[in-house]
Amino acid sequence: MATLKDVAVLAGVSVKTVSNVVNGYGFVKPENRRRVEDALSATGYRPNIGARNLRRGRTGFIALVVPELSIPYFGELAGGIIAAAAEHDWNVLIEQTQGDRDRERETIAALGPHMVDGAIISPQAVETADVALPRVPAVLLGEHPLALPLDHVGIDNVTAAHTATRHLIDAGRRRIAVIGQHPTRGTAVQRLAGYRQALREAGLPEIVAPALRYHHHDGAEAMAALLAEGDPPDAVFCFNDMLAFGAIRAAVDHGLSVPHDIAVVGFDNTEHSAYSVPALTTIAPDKAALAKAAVDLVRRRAGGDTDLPPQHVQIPFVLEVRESTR
Amino acid sequence: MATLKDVAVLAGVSVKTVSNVVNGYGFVKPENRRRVEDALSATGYRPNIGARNLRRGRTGFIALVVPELSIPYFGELAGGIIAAAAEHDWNVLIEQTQGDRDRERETIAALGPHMVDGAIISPQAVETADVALPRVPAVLLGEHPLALPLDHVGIDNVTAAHTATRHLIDAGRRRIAVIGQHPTRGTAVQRLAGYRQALREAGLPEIVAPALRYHHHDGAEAMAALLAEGDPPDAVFCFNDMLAFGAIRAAVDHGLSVPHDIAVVGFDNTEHSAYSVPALTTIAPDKAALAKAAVDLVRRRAGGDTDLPPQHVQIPFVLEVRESTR
DNA sequence: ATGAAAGCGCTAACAT
DNA sequence: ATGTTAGCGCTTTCAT
Repeated sequence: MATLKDVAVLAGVSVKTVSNVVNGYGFVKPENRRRVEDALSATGYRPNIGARNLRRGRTGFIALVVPELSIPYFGELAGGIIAAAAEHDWNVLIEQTQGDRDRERETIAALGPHMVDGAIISPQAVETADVALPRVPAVLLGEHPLALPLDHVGIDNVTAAHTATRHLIDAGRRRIAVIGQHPTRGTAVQRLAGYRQALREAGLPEIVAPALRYHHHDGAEAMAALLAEGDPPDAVFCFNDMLAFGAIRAAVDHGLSVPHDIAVVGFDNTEHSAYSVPALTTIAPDKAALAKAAVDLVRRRAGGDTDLPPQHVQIPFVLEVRESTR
Repeated sequence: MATLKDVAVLAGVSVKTVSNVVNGYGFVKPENRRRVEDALSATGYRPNIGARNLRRGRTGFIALVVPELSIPYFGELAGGIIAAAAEHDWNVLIEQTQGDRDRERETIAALGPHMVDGAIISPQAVETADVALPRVPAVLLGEHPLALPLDHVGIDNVTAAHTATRHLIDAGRRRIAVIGQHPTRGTAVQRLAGYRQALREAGLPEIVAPALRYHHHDGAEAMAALLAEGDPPDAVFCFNDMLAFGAIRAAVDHGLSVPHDIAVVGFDNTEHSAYSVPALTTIAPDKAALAKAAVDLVRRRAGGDTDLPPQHVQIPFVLEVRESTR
């Protein structure tokens, strides 16, 4: 690989001049510019980004900490963040934690300024006691129990859950269960609150099924448990789409028809939800806006805007009404 | 951030000694080792990976070139590759091409030794004429029309497609369509060949529906077109799971029951296929093995093993038989 | 076993 | 407008 120096020698100028041309700095005598450009293409020069960043004291990377990319929601999220970061010449380093508390803690603790310029973290299991303030600017995604003065991007989970539950009430459902209750998971706590509020307003009973993880399997299990009881629900609001798909699966296995016997609402609007059978009614956050807001915030912090108080950006959502509640 | 030099000063030794301790090199006098270790933890030293790699002439990164992470198959793949790479202290840089020919070409052309030590590429649309040999060790994933002397990891697509089709024949289906035919996409060409071979052996007619892209939408469209014809198929083999989900959707919309009226087989065994309604019969490649093989190959090449002839690693697969064909 | 010093490729003061 | 040079943090000869 040709270096800046090689190009300089070939062009018969100093490295500074080459650097100036490469970076578009200042003025370069047309004659020299031409010679440099010739040398540049003759050598096929590509700047060594690592060396540049070492010198500049930045890394050009941001970390994205998520449970796993194989979960469609996080795949979609990561895709959006990579695209948004690329617009600012940033690369994204993805760290998978499996939603495991220890791995989340270690991963966040390992985030350092010589590895990344900032981080976007989607915490699942860590609690405040676990983590110190990361040593790089960080923005937190979704609700979480971390009492850390960090920027945050998310949707209004209480309202979203209220909207979903209200939708089921308006559809005439009276025994509305929820799947996904979890003691510490921030989104779960908020969504449960929204659900409760809507039921209270309507004077309907709460039916709460917990889930430790949010995979298909957990949804199916929770639904099976609900149906095994004496007085089964006629609707269920699941805290993510995978729980919902699992719940639908279990309902069907139980001989029920969705939505006739039991209506189902999900959360996330993953791509699949529009094509499942039945198509899934779900809360649809504006994921592109979320990715953009998160990247913009780290950019701002990494740019040195450090005494701005912690920001809380709320991303809009809509309820996508589909077959599973019609 | 503390540097090696800071630690050296604090410990009262030279940077060399600290470096030796940090990297576990050679012998260090116990007394010195203790002092260095104390200084290390007192300063909370973390090596600057960028500087290390600059010096070592490596980057510590491999690129993963995929269409988009929001496609579940690629999300799962990326997750596996990141995990496999992490075992060797490698970070993965993900480049999304949207399966676009120009972007694939540019991305591959931009792959340079100062950015990444190697690359894993899942080509969708590029053709041989488009791309020169990447300047870093690269392994290609899946079938592709690139006549480049590069390592390759994939499954036996012809046999897999034959297996899928044969399964439908054995189930008594007689009008078996295929969705996903594409003139240049390597996997499509091979899967079509396997399908044709199986039909030929059974003396059954070919019903071939093309698809430009492989999303739900394309599967639904293709299925709708097949059903609009006079003599609809009683089974369809789709070249990936998303096409299959789209096809099922369209069949249901058309008032058909899967598998009673029409059986459906997919390809990839994405996580969702086990929970869809009906659960999808699909070709299940061993994705973990695929990720591991790909990472091992780049590692070997990046390690300097350059005169080994291009390797072709075949990953095992099985047919997961589920409700959509029962 | 450890220290001194060069240099990876680049940028940015500083000088001219 | 362009050249010279120090130095980002690290590893690695070369000495000792």
